Amino acid sequence: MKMVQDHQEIRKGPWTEQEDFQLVCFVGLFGDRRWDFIAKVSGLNRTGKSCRLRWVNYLHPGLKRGKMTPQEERLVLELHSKWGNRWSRIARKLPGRTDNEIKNYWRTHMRKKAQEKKRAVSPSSSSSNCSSSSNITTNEGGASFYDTGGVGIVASSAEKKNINGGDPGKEDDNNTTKRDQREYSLDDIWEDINLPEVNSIEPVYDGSYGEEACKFACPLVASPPLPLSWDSLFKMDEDQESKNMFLPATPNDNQFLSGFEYGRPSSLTG
DNA sequence: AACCTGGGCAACCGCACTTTT
DNA sequence: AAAAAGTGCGGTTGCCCAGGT
Repeated sequence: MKMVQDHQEIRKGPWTEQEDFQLVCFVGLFGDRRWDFIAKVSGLNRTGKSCRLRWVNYLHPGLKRGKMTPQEERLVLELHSKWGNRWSRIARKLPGRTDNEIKNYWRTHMRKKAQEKKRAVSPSSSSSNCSSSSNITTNEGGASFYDTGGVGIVASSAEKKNINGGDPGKEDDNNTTKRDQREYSLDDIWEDINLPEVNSIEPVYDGSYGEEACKFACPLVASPPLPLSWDSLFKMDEDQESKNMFLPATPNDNQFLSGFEYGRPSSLTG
């Protein structure tokens, strides 16, 4: 998967409006799994990875935007104390939030906390009131707030192995890639995280937004997304030809863009 | 008004794991 | 069974902007 297009340089950096739109369209067409393929046929000079990231973190129709609610904040703290830096896992418990978002939140949040703590400790004050954040203070053992990996569970590669590789944990990351899409209330989630870990993996939202994405975004595909099997159709000639075939002739046409109010949160939160 | 600083966020990188050939 | 390709995850970096000096 080395080069999307050998002769053309792979684009990096911020995504443009047009790129976003193209990506949304092609995800609508092909689903949100085959990123390399999408990268290729879409004509975006991006890597599959980059496409995936953009989709997951920004373009996904299920994304919630704006500040974390206090409940969410608390949940993040709670889950982090339980699972450590397993951001994607934590993110699954927070409808519409991405791992990246949570990670960023945690980082800044914990930085603040650390500073507060430092302040609280250094000027001979003995107050240890990090009241609201339940277990965060369990990291007092000297490890930095941010790098802790949580309390009991360190997000080490060993753990990772258990979760991804070992059968028992597999439900987490793999079998749930097509998770059912039911929404959880925060209460549900709270209940959920109190369950033993094995049982607690009940994703909140999944990657199967193909349909939604399609509806919301892609005027080219007004009806439900192409079934997966359609992919095979395009396998025949998934390179240049198909690119030409699907690429909107004029992505800037108003009609084309009308279905996609560019990238701003309001339009994405659905 | 200009500069500095810190927060927030988007995106990239490298690695590990899974799936396909 | 092994190799290659594809995908997901966590860590990190860099940019932008708002607020303070």
